[in-house]
This record gives sequence, C-alpha cells and structure tokens, in this order.
Amino acid sequence: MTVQRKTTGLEFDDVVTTSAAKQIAESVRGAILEGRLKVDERLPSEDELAVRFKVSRPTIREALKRLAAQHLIRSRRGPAGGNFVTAPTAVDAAFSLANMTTLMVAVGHISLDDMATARLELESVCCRLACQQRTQADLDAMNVEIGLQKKSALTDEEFCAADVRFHRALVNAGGNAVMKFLMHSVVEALQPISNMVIYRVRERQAIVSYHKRILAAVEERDEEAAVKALADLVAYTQDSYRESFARRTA
Amino acid sequence: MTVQRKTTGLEFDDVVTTSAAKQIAESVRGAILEGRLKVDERLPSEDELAVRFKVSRPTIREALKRLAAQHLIRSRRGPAGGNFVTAPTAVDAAFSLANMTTLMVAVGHISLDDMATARLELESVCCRLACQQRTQADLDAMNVEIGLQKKSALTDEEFCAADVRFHRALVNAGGNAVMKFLMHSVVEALQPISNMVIYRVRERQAIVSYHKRILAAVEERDEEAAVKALADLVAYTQDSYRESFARRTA
DNA sequence: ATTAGAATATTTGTTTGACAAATATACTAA
DNA sequence: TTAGTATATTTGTCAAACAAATATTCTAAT
Repeated sequence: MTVQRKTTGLEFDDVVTTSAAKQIAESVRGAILEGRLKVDERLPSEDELAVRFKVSRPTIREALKRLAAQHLIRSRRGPAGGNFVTAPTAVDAAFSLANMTTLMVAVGHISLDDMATARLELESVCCRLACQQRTQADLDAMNVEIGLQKKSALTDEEFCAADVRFHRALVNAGGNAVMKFLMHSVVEALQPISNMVIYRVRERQAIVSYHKRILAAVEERDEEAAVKALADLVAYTQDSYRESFARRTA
Repeated sequence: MTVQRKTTGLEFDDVVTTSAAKQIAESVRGAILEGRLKVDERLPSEDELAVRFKVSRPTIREALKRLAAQHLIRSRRGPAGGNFVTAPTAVDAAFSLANMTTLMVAVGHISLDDMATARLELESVCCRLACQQRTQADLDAMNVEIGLQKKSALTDEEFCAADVRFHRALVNAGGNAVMKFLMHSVVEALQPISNMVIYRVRERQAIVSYHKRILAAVEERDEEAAVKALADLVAYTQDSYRESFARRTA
C-alpha cells in the first residue's frame, strides 16, 4: 500500500490510499494506451514483473486481472504463454458499457428520460445512416423480423426478441462500428425494462405498422420519413416503458 | 480451472478453459446486474466467499479485483470494511469506454472514418439538444473559450485545451447525461490524434469563426444552423485529423 | 461529564513458498 | 515419417501468515 495525498492550493484534501496492485495496473494501462506497449506484444512474465515492480507475484496477478477485466490484456499458459496486450472488440466495449449504464440507471445517476432521449437520438442517427448505406440484405433482415412479429401465436418473449433484432438490423444497416456498439450498449442497458413490457395484440399491430414505415423509408432512402416514423414509434411505446421502469424500481 | 465446451449443432467448437476467478466474477456480476445484489450492499467477507465458492482467498481476490476494475464494487479495510456493490459514475464509464475505443482505433477495429462520423453525428445530436436546453451559463462558458482562443499568444496545447472545453460546454448545454459521457468517451479516444494537430494562425481564426457561428445558433435556438456550422467545422478540420492519424500509426 | 489516547477486533492488502494445469517444443521408437 | 512421450515454461490455485487500515470500545486525565 502507498499513500497519495491530493492537494488543492493550500487546502489539504482527504488522504487516498491506493493499493499497489491498482497502481501497477494503472502504470501498465498507461503504457498500453500511450502506445509504448503494442497490441499482441507479450508482457514480461509474472515473475519478471514481480521483480521489476518489487512486489509479490499474487499482487502482480491482481494488477493483471484488472487489466484483463478491462479487455486490455489476455493470458495463456505454457512455454509460449504469458500475458499479451489485446485490443477490445466492439462486443467487449458494448458489454462493459451496458453493464455500467444498467447500474447507473438503476441508482438514478442517469434518468430514464435521459436514457430514452439518448436512445431515440442515437437510433435516429442510425436511421439516417441506414438510409444512406443500407444493402438489400439489411432490408431483408428487417423484413424477416416484421414477418415474425405479425404472427399472433408469438409469446411475449419471442415478440420482444424479434423487436430487438429488428432494431439491431436497422442499426447494422447504418454500417458504422461506433454507432453499432454505442447503440447496442444503450439498448442492452434498457433490456431489463424492455423485457417487462407486455404488449397487447392491438399494440403489437401498431408496432408492426411503425416498423413497416421505418423499413419503407429506409428502402426509399427517405431520411426524414425514417426518423419521423422512429420518433412516432418511440413516443407510442414510451408510456409502456415508464410503467415497466416504475415496477422495476418499486 | 474448469472446462467449458461450446457446441453448435453437431459440430464441436474449440474447448475453452475459463479460470475459476473469472467464473466467480461473472457469477457475482450477474447477481449485481440482475438486482439480486443492491448498490451499497456489502458482499460476504473474502473468507466467507472462499468457503462459499470452495476456492482459496487469493482466487476470490482475483475475482473481486476484476469487478472493481469494472467499477462494480469498491472495498474498504477495517471492522466496518468489506467489498460493497457500487454504481459506476459517468466519469468511470467514459474512462473505460475511452480506453477501449483508443485501442480499437489503434488496431483498426474501428476505422477513423467511422469514429469521425460518429463524433460528428453525436455532437450534432448534442447541438440540437443544446438549442433546446441551453442556459445563459452554458452560453457564457462557450464564450469564455472563444475569447481565449482568439488570443494569438496561446500555445498549441492551450489552444487545443480551449477547443476541448468549448465542445464540452456545447455538449453540457444539451443537458443529457448519457450523451455527455458517450460524447466525452469518443472525444477522449480521439484525443491522442487531436493533440497532434497543430493549427496555423489562419486556421485558428477559421476555427474561432466556426465556434462563433455555433454559439450564435445555439443562442438563437436555431438547430439547423448549429448543426450546419458544426458539420462545416468538422469538414474543415478533417484533413488535419487524417494527417495526424497517419503520423501516429506510422 | 468530557475528551484524548490507547487497545482491540475485523477486514482487506501483501507476502512466501509450493504445487497443479495447460501447452509448445524436442526427442524417441515404431 | 508419424505418433507418443518427456521436458520445460508460464499461468492458475492453494495454504498460511503477517501488515495495514480502520471502527469501536475502554480508560485515564482534566
């Protein structure tokens, strides 16, 4: 353990103790992010790192596991083994962000309104990008889900799953990797609430009709119409979301 | 170590070995995200967890440090100590996301074009929200940075820092917590490239004039004009970004 | 009665030393 | 030439102990 004291001008803030493992993790992370350690480069062995940082091997392992949890390194045993710098995938990033936003919404650090606004705005961006970039395969993927959602024998879970796939296909159609995983994260964070929404038959039919409007607009490459249809859909489902959220936090 | 085999239909995929620590971390994370462990709730002590999961205390500690690295728990020593579920802050989320996107850009998982497009689209959303939600304090904060950037004695670092603060003030003016930290993350991931851009005096003047246009449009609550000015600014600086990125990856 | 200091107990942080498991490579026998 | 075995290297896990931080209780002095 080492002690770090934060000062502001002449006033002394609280003393902060940071574990050795955490500090070592920060040091290695800095080297990775500043390019001094390259992706796929092998770190020194755990024993070597222990010597270099003058701590024990379990302490090194705690530091390394922090980095692994942040998708910055990966490990392998054996003579060609070691710990290697890795680049996170979009799935990793979405997963991490989704986990954090889920908790932030749960405790009110982020309001549901902010989340819903962000979701709509982000998906509007994706809608416009989809109008520009969409392929026939994208249109087909969206149409498959519409076809599924029309079926009256669908369970609530199946309807929700098809809904998620429709929106995912819409986002994928935009072809932008960053928007894809940001969108995925926001949707994932809203998932516990979305899954509590149960739509009546009439509501399902309305949702399907909004989806059809969106698909038609994307096919026509009509950005304004696509964004309008999406905004209408979100406004229509907003009340159901509020009810589910209230039930979830009760 | 336990072995997990993934199968798809009749084909057997690679055997995947997952460490005990990682599996325990996943188990606890699931409990947190599903609401079975509440924020601020104290986990059983490390010794108790070791008994419960039938592993050693160091293995438990590795699992817990993974969760700490993901901003899901925090720890404290002493009789009232323990490991507590925590809610990440927006700063935590932005920090994690920025680290991952930095590496993803560095290795080409995300193209610079996708990043730049996402940055422009996200900031356009913030622009429009800013037109709707901005306060006089927001306008003042943006104006302060414009005033600073006008000064010819500014170093390159100071100019860049003022630029970042201007865009941050613009994003803050939108008042949406989710957009704030998503935007912060994208900007942070582009920071190593932004910091390499050096603007000539004439370029600085052009940037300041774009900033003025944005400020005026936000003040007038003219969403279209604000988004247009931002798009023009981004188009103007795009070539400088490409040059810096090429230099960084050389 | 109040307060400062000391003692105690609890929990996490770190260490030492050892062994298990995974795995790449080299060697040997068929 | 190939299959099987042995070896060596590195990470994964363990046991046991002690250090450090810290909340609470107790005691002595005022």
